[in-house]
Amino acid sequence: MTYSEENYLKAIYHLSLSQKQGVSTNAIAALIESKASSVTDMIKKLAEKELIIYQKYQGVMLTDKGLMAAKMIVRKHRLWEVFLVEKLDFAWDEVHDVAEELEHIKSEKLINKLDAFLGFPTEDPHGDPIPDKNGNIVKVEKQLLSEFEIGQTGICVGVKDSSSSFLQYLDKQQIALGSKIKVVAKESFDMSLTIEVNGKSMIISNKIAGNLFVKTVS
Amino acid sequence: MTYSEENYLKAIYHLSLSQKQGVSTNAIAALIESKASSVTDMIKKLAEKELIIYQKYQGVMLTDKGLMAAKMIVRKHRLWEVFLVEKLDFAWDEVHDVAEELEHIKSEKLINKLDAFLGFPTEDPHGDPIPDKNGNIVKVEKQLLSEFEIGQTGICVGVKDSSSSFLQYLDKQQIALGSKIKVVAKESFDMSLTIEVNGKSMIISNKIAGNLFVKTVS
DNA sequence: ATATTTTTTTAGTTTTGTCTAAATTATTAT
DNA sequence: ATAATAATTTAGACAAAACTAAAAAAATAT
Repeated sequence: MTYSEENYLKAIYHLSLSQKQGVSTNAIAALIESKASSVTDMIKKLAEKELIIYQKYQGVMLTDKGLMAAKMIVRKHRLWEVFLVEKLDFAWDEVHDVAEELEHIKSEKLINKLDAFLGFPTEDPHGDPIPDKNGNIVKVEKQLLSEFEIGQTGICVGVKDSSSSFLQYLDKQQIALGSKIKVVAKESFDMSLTIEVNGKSMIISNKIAGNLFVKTVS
Repeated sequence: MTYSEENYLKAIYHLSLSQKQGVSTNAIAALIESKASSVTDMIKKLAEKELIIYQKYQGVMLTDKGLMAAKMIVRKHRLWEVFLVEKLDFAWDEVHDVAEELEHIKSEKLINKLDAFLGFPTEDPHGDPIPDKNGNIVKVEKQLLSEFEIGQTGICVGVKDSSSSFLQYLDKQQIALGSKIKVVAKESFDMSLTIEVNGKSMIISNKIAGNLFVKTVS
């Protein structure tokens, strides 16, 4: 599989997680930052290889084969991210672009050895799950902080948006994976939240709360 | 720089180490396993970018800029090899192909962090020198075992040929970097050597001896 | 010194992945 | 139900990197 084919497959995988129907040409083009016509070309190729099912004008869906291939790329991406953060001291907002390259290195032995070296992690530095060598994914119950009621307490287990600016904002506010967050108040006008983290009280916008995954605790 | 440009640059670098004049088109084609016409195309491109000096029919030489770029690729290749052997328990004959891919990952930060993580090694698993971040290379005096006289003792510090079959032969004979080797006798008919390694005596062909680098010791 | 051989370059194709512009199909609005 | 709009596909072009075959230059041999 080529570098480019892998990127398309990964994009289709990510898009298919949020929609249960076929993934549209335009959606792929937007994510990959290319043009719809380029996408049409590529999905024909992927369909020929039986990695996706494609009918003209109907969008695409991953086959079992394609799903597994996509998961293996995601596995590589996320394992490399763990390596960069845990072993090479990268910050969590610096790893994406490098992992984007590393994910294309073709060696099963390499990735399985790396997995062992890292202690078989189940989540990457942003809280996203890492498929194991068979493609199995451990699902963590989580919800968005914005869905919490007043008085509820949770632990931060992931981010929905992992853009540099968002991650750096969290660093600045000292919110990290594992942080305990309590919702103290909710402003009905703009849905901003007053929360307590590390004993400190702060106000965060609804947009922030809508990008933070939390797990309920007692 | 593209993947392909980097490979050409690296090939030219390796070839220019053994010859002091310009590197010929055919020599590059042979090393890269491509055709002379393809090489001509690429060296024109590299010359435009001022990475090499090229005059028709005269072969090529690296510019300072090209030399540094080539050294950085070699640096990456060899650091990754150290990582694979030291951290992921690869055998020394398994690392080349994977490193061949990893050397193209574009991140200065990554490679310098990796360098630090590995403890700033100066040699790769085959005894070849690793350029530092400024391109400096520590030279080790070494000679081929085949050049040793009877009675001389040395320590194995590298291999000239790092093909899988040769490295596996050395593993089988329990010859590794650091092994102490004493030349006991030399057969004048075929130049084969009787040597002592790890207290054991064995006979090795001239071809083997001509691919083992050793450093003289007392 | 000239003829032969080898090396290198040029010219023209091919493949992969991209694009623009135009045509076609699907969706939405009236 | 038809018109307007949006989404998708097709057709044709282009750049990168490779190739084959043929031409040109350099090296070698007689």
